[in-house]
Formats: sequence, structure tokens, C-alpha cells
Amino acid sequence: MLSKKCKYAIHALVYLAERYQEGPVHIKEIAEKRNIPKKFLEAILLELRNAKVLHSKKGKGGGYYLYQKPSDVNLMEIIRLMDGAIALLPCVSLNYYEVCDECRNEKVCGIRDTFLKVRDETLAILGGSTLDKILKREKALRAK
Amino acid sequence: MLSKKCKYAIHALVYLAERYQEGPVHIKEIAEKRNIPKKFLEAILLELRNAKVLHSKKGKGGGYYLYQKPSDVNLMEIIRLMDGAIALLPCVSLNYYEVCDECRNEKVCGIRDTFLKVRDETLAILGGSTLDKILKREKALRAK
DNA sequence: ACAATAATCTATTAAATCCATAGACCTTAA
DNA sequence: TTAAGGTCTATGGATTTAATAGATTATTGT
Repeated sequence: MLSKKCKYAIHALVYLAERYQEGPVHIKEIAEKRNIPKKFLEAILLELRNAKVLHSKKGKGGGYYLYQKPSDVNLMEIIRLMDGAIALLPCVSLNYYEVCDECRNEKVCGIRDTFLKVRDETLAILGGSTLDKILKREKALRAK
Repeated sequence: MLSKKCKYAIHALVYLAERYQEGPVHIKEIAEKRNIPKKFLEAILLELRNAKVLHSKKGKGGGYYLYQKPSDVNLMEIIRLMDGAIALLPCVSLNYYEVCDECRNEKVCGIRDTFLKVRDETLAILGGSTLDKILKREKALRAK
């Protein structure tokens, strides 16, 4: 399961994608519109800023806005930033690899294979899921 | 990520699948062979027993053994038993569904779609991954 | 220059979960 | 009847997650 932090991040980013190139949006607005605790959201947006996903502007008329195009931000990178590894086991993780204590020999482990497949499928789907696609899908659903 | 509990459960079950129909295996042996804390493993096997995945025999010469055939036990059910939901979001979980606070309207949520796909792919792979297939794969790798 | 606004930073806390251990008790086989 | 080994209850520490509070810094409009 994704953490609340990660869910909040995704929702906030989708919100900001809707406002792409419309100037800074302040935290309070996002927090209220999406039922996210404001202080918690602060920390999240700051982290996304440090990761160059968002930019911010201080002072009056300030706020947060997307640094990259909505088509260049996908769920894979957001989840990795917020929650870390996407794989279900450390021994099949690309970015957070660790050896398993239980396996005597990784080369001969019958379990890894399954989780490698899960990882690859998951990454393909999440990597292909960009903010602009999410927005398009939302509009399509609303039009129904 | 899967919890250690879940990883331990999987390894223990694979171990027991190797001994299928060879009588009870005791906890101590599994714990030592797979580097799992014995007391923790006790609790795990007990839970698997209560879920009818394992059977046990008390007293001298006792131990744990598979209740079902290795081809009838898959990773999907083990993970669900140990860690709960497999889906990444509660709102796309089959067995642990919950509404999202952040979504005003689930029907019009552009995010769900992606996570539904991830869930379906993941379930398909994990559901098809049975203990006997894992054993077969292990033997094949060892033969190389 | 000044007041208002809004992000940034530092701390702290409450709750939950995870991992592990201890010990008493019950059951069975030899 | 004794030793082996599963069952059950309880507990404790560590870590992570979620959230809150308060002080600080930067920017803007007037």
C-alpha cells in the first residue's frame, strides 16, 4: 500500500497539473480542496520541490507550481520519491537493492522470478502514467 | 514492500512444499535452515495453520506440514494472509476496499485506473505462482 | 520603508506497525 | 511419565507514519 504521504503527493500534483502555466498555487488552497492536512502537505511539497518536480515562489502571490510539463511527470518517480522502492522484495529492487537473509543463493531462488515479473509490469504501468494522461482520463470520465 | 513476516512465510512454505507428504517438519529445522527467528516463525506458522494452509501435529515427532497440495497454494493468498491488501490504494482493493478521503468522486478519479491495472497484473502473476512452480523453477536453476 | 503574505525550517508528539522474545501450557509418542 | 514440540498470551523496543506548533525568511504591493 502507498503511504498517505504518497497519496497526498499524487493528488496535489494532479491538482497542480490542472493549473499548469497559470502561476503559483498556494498550499492552503490545495490542502482545502483535497482534504489534506496543510502542515503535512507543506512538508510534502517542499520535498517535491527539492526533487525538482515543483518550483515555488515565496511571498505575496507566491505558491507552488509544476517545474516540468505534466507529460514529463509520471507516477513511478513520484512513488519512488515518496515511498521508496516499488518492488515487493528488496532483492528485486532496481533502486533499493538488498540481499535477502533467507536466500542462501539468489541465483537459485525460485521466488525471485515471480517478483521480478511483478516489478516489471508495475513499473511499466506506473512509468507510463503521466500527469497529463491522468487529467485527460479525468475529463473523459466527467464527460460521460 | 512485503513485511519480513510475509517473506518468512513464503520461504517456510516453499521449504514445506519440498517435504510434501514426508511427514511433519518441526519449526526449529525450518528456522535454522532459512535464518528465521524461531519464535517469530512459530507465530507465522500458527497463523497459516489457522488459515488452513498448514496442518500441525503436536508432541514428539510432531511438526508442521502442508494441508493442501503445493499446486494449490499460491503467493497471492499467502501475501493476503500475512500482509493484507495487495493493491496499492485502498480504493482499488478487492478484499480491503476503503473510500479515499482525497477523491471527491471515485467515479471521476483519473488516478484509480492506473492502480486498477497494477492490481490486476499483480494478482494475475501472484495468483499463478504456486508452490510447485516455485520448486520446479528452483530445480531448473540449480541444474544449470 | 512597511505590512501582508506565503513558503521554509526546526522540533516535537501521538499513534501505529513491525519485529522479536519470554514463559506458561497443552498434546503426543515412546 | 518424561521429553519433544506445538499453542497461546503477553510484552517490549524500535522504527515509521501522520500530524501539529512555532519561529523564520523571502517577496510583493502600497
